Amino acid sequence: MSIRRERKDAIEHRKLILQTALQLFDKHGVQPVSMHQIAKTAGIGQATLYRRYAHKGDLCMDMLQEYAKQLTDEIDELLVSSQSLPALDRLSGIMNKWIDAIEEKFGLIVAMESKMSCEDERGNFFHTPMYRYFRDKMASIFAEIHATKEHAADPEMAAHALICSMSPIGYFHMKQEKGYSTEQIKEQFRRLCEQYLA
Amino acid sequence: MSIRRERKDAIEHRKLILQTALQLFDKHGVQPVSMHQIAKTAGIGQATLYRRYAHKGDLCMDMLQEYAKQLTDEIDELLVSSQSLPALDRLSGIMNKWIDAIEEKFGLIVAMESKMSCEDERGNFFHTPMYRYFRDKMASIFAEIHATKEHAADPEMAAHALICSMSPIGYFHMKQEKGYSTEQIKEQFRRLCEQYLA
DNA sequence: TGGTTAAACGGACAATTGTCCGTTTAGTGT
DNA sequence: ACACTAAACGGACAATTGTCCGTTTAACCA
Repeated sequence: MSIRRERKDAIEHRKLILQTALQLFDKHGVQPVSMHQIAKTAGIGQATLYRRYAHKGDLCMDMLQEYAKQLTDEIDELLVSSQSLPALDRLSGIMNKWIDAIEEKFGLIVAMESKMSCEDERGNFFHTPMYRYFRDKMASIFAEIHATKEHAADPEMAAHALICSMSPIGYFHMKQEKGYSTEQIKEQFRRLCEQYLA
Repeated sequence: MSIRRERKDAIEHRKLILQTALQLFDKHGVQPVSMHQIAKTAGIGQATLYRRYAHKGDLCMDMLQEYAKQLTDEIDELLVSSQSLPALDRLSGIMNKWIDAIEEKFGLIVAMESKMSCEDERGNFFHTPMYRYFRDKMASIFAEIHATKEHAADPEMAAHALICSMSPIGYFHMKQEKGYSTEQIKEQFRRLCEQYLA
């Protein structure tokens, strides 16, 4: 007896759900669209939707996966082409990509973060492959520098702190309050890194 | 005709709500307690509760206010008594107080942050007096140092980034993943600051 | 003290989220 | 081909969140 693979109808439903959700989100924004509405529009039962996605945040996360793949690929390329540049430039390159991403996918990211039940230990951003990817890449850059230092913070800790400081809500808050353009905020983060690495 | 002040019964209800919520939260934790349950237990209508607090996050925030006042007072004292110490020690002192606070009030803070509807521009942590207090104090310490530097990041930006990096969920994630004790994580943050200030 | 009025009240009513359970169906082995 | 079974299905149900609106009441002023 072999392992049952995912049923054909299940695969189709998965695609149908993502496609329907995408259309509704594009039309009305993320927050106003309810799970009931998504199920109704897709013509499936609500339980079918919930069986696949525990909540809207979970659905958003899946929608972001595809984008995340594209993003990490771009960063991989960038890191190859800039491998001979100083650490600061490489770090700043990664962060700029991240900033572009939150500018583009703000609604999805915020919905994901806010709906992810925080009691459920495995359900937040810090357990996504994307977080891990970013942290690893940034930590390895920090490690190059920190190795030469006494009393330096753990590279993963430094990377973690930097990632946290670029979470969407805080990012937009600062941008609005100080009236920074996207380019100005990128420059600010670059300077922060510069101080970190100095 | 003078300005109507808050009605006597309204003041009593406010106190009753906070007291009831505190008891229920102590007994069952923050998340499992519903707004309906709070209203029922307090013996008031649900609308009365919602008129005062838009959602559970709002209620948590009010419950944190008192604690926040105490916290900022402690920090003010600390800053006076340590005013002749180096910037690093003062900064680190503030952060340690903050870390103690999130260790103690984790449930309330997370409930507040996650329930604060992110669409509502004025409803997140970054609009609280506490955030502003922390950012101002830390920024003024950064300003002492940054003044002597070329190309330094905006002090408020640096303070903001540091505050973000100490948000409760990220804090506990890192603590658990790396298996740090509270003291070890404080030391890590101290080293991060050291690099910032160096 | 008594009338006026704005504010507070709370039960009942939506809307949304999340779950149960009896039914259907696609895959597997004979 | 056919029966069997595990998985998927979805409507109906429960719980929670959030709102409406007619009623009550405390503060103000004459």
